[in-house]
Amino acid sequence: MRERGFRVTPQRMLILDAICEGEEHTSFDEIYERVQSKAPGINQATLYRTLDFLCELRLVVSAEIDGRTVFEIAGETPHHHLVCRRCGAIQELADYHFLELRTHLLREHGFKADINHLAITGLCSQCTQSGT
Amino acid sequence: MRERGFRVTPQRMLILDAICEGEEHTSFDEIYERVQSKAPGINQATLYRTLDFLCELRLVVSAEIDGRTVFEIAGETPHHHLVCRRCGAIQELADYHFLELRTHLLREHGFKADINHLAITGLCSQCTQSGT
DNA sequence: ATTACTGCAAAGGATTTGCATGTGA
DNA sequence: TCACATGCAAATCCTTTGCAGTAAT
Repeated sequence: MRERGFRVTPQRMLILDAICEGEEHTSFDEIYERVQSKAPGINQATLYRTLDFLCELRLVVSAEIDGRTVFEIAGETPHHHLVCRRCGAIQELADYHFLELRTHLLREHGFKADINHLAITGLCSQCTQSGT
Repeated sequence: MRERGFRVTPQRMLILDAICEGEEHTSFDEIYERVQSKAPGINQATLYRTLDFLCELRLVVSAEIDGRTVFEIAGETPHHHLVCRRCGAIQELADYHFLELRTHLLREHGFKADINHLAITGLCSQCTQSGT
């Protein structure tokens, strides 16, 4: 596994497992519940710290979806989300739309963008049809 | 002005002014200070409520820049920001990069994206050079 | 044996809410 | 007039922190 000077603890394994279990992005609470169901002792503070830690290692990516942070295993094909600000519906959006942008940013601005898990808000087609 | 069934109160005027004053995006605290300096009576709760209200009316747009919500008058040329996750530096990014994406989303997904004030995180050129 | 990691409880900060009062239309 | 806005204080929610104990290496 990943011994980059960090310790592999049962808590970290469990938390990573819990995130893997999720089909898509998983909220803090969902992760907490899953972990609790397997090992009721685990503390919220530990979960917060571990999630930060995993994000820093880039094993996990996070995104803000309407004020809520969600997590997901990194390394899968990057993808993004369209979040309707009215009904909350979420659609996936493939990554290729951002390839050009990413390249441009790197070339023109020297900026390595973390466009791994973007959430774009807006109005979905359903809601557009029924007035603003 | 904008009587769409809502009341124009001195507080709302002041808050809108305070946001206009800001060159760029303005944090909650900055707005609060500005408003306080003109009318020390105004309450934080009012400011929260008013900002929500103005965002809903789309007179103001907000964005999350590293955990902090910032506000800006809407209607100016849309623009975006590159935020370095290491040193926090912020660069502007013109809107035209998103034109195509916006059009695509509308045509293919029927999704009216609110790409008015995006904040993209990543590593700026400075930080890229000095190891991850 | 070290020292990173965890659990716990308390602190901290941001935002929201209930309710009485004030006020724009 | 009267519903909408505001002020105030308390409540709530999310996240972080200090510290003592535990466990991975």
